Amino acid sequence: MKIKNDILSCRTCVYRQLLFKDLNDFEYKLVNDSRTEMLYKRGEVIKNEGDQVNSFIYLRKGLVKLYKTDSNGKDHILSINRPGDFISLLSIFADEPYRFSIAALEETLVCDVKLDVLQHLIETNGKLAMHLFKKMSQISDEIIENQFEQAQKQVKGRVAHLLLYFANHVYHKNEFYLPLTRREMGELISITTENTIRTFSEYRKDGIIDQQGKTIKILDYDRLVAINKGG
Amino acid sequence: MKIKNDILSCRTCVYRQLLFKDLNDFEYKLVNDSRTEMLYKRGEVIKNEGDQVNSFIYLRKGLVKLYKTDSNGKDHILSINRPGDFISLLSIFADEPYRFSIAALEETLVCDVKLDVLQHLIETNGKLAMHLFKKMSQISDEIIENQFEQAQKQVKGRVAHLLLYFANHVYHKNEFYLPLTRREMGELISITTENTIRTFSEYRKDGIIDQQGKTIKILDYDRLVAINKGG
DNA sequence: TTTTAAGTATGCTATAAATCATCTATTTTT
DNA sequence: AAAAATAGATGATTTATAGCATACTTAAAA
Repeated sequence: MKIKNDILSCRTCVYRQLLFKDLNDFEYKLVNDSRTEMLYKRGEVIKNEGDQVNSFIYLRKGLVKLYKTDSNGKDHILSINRPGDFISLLSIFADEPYRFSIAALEETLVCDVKLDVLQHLIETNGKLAMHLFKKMSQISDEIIENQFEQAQKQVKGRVAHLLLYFANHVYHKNEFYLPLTRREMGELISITTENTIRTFSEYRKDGIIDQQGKTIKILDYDRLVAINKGG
Repeated sequence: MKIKNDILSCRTCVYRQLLFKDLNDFEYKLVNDSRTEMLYKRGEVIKNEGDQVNSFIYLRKGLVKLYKTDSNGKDHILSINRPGDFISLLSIFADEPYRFSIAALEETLVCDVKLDVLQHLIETNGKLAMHLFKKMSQISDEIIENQFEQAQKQVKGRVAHLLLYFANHVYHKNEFYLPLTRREMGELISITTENTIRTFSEYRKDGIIDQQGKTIKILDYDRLVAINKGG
């Protein structure tokens, strides 16, 4: 991890309006001055389960996984997050240490705002509070929706769902470099590494996807949608 | 459903301090005056997926299920909620219709506060906003924790987890009347009705639980904890 | 009260998925 | 650059779970 000194201003941040659009100049300066930026390389752990929560973090660049390790040492990925996702927003007000770990899946730029600054702003700026509530509701809706989708699907359907998720909600195109190992994909959709690999092989054989290493291309989108629906 | 006219005052509500403890007399009156109370019988649907969200609802008495129906007509229960749980709190600010249905599992008394009143209070009372944020974070932590537990368990572990959940977090004792059918339990932990019944039979045979109809008694708590841990 | 429907219970069978084993390819580390 | 570790691939086997069938019981509806 490398702390950046030449940090960018919130004023020029593309994500500013996602969160801080309702701040006046004074409030905005408060955020900007209490802020640090950190750069993480692929594989680096940003937060560890059990760490104290004393800041609100969000991504300006990169991709991360939120995960937990079970009693057998097996990891379970809760979600994959990219800029604009406001990782940890849901959890930071619970007065509890982090209940999951966060690691970078590619070079990731993290913006860190002290929690007491955010808390002060919430208590004094009702518009910001409502904005945050709305964001939290949307995130939780996604979690619930995802849980529901998972519950009704088995291996083939889950892999299809995963591919469609990355195509539609992360990369917004049908060809993308996905910096996840097959094991990590399995950890995300709760199936074994072998079955993840096997299903990819099958989809390749059936001409549903093309794949060169970690670059995936969806060839037959409709078929994938059908598999996703069917289970 | 029956609208109650002899509604109780928020002032005497045991759940008041869970949410509205930071209100002054004027604010408190706002809430109290915009409030309606409704009584639902077992089986009645309180909200339907797709319904417009225009109020914050919470339970004063009873037990409900939050659920969604999939494309095959199969229900999936997202959570079971009791008074104090603030059902729907997470979702109400998303500006979207309900993404799940809510139904009463036993006679349930629902308190309904207009959303615009709550929204106005949030924007003007920072303490209330922070209080709500904290509550939302706690709820989402529970959802995440539950998802994590589910993912690593199979049938026997899931049933054990379910029993421990009701014993520890809902009824706070080892003997309780659980107004859920075996099918509903299966819908909650994503296993078939047959496997739910089979596992109950097995636990009965092994002396882990005793069971008369819907009354369940945990006889060997430690064994259940061990099964829960083991998977 | 009788009829119908829904819930509980169990055995059997089919199927899906995990586990185990082995091999090759690709990264990472030294 | 060589060695070691990790990732990807695939077949064979075992295990877990779903699905189907059927009987009995309890609750709801006519």
